[in-house]
Amino acid sequence: MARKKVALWYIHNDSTRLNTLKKRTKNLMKKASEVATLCNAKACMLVYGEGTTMLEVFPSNAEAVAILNRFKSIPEVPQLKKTMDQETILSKRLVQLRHQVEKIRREHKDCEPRILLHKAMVSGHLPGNIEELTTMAWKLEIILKSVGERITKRNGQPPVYQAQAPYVTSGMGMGSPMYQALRQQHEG
Amino acid sequence: MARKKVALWYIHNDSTRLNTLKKRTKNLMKKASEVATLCNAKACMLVYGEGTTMLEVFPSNAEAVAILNRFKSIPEVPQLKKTMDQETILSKRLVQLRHQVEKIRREHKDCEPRILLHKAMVSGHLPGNIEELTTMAWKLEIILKSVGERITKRNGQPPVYQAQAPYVTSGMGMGSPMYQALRQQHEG
DNA sequence: GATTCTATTTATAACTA
DNA sequence: TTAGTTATAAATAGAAT
Repeated sequence: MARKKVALWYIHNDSTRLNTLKKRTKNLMKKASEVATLCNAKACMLVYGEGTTMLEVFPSNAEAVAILNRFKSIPEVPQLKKTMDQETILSKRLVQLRHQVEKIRREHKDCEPRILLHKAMVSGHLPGNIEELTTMAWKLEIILKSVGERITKRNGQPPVYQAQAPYVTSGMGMGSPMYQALRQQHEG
Repeated sequence: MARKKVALWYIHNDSTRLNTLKKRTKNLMKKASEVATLCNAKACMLVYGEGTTMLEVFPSNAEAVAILNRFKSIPEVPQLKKTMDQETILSKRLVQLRHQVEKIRREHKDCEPRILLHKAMVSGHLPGNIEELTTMAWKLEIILKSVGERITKRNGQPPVYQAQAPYVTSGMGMGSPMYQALRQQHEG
């Protein structure tokens, strides 16, 4: 929409496509937030780029999940233009679900992966449930990839490292409280 | 956006608000579909109006559930980018964390891997020199492995992820549901 | 590759039927 | 209330940096 009317087709030029994805995704999020504000609507949105290009979420991961759950627990996605009775039932249900959402949100307050990781690094404890672990693992994966790419850029070659049993490294090594804790968890 | 610049506030007039909700939601869906087409992105979106006013789903009920489920298994946003709405909450939290970091930094040295990692997670910036990068990568590798093992124990199945070049991890990696799905897109 | 800068196209607030 | 119309605000494609 500018300079030229763009055809609604896959953009073959890589940089153009990525640029478009970024710009438009950003604006999508903005628009979504505007609707939420102006109309007191609940909105969530996910956009996955190709490859690992990007993943953007509105308004937040936890809320997106919460909204998803609400959505899924509504049996048939109704056009909401049915009978009064159903509307009443639905709206009661929505109220309940909103409470659930709030509850989940509160519970999630301390579950941001970056915080969990920080805690893990400081205290040596890992989060207790599978979802948090998965989340953390995912995040680490991403960082690890960035690190790898940067090393490659500087080095000229990829760092092929392999995690192995108890090494001691400078700074925070396998002897640190965190790793001790991890070992106990593994063995225990 | 027209005739007058509208203030980003809840619209109190009922009919105006409903109209705005409908129009904007429709355009949100349109935009989302454009991004999906232009950039071969996967996008989904839910918008609930107040009460039972309305529920719109893009691209379709089933697809939205599929995309959101995929997301649920990988809840965190790569690139460590913030999501919009909760920026305030997050940033407050980040301020606290930064204070902690500063405190730790004063107590120890700047090059503690855990601090570097924490910084990376908070700011999205990686340390500048090759040694720190390598060290960090190594730490992450180990943590990632531990997390993966713990997930396995809890889950009964190993998270068989495979990292792509330029690095190799022994634990988790690019085989996560997201990447699987994305690969399918490319191949399909 | 990321930013910034226009010329245009779109989206849309207010209006009208 | 639901659909068009129009003047203006936004988004954005392509270029420049």
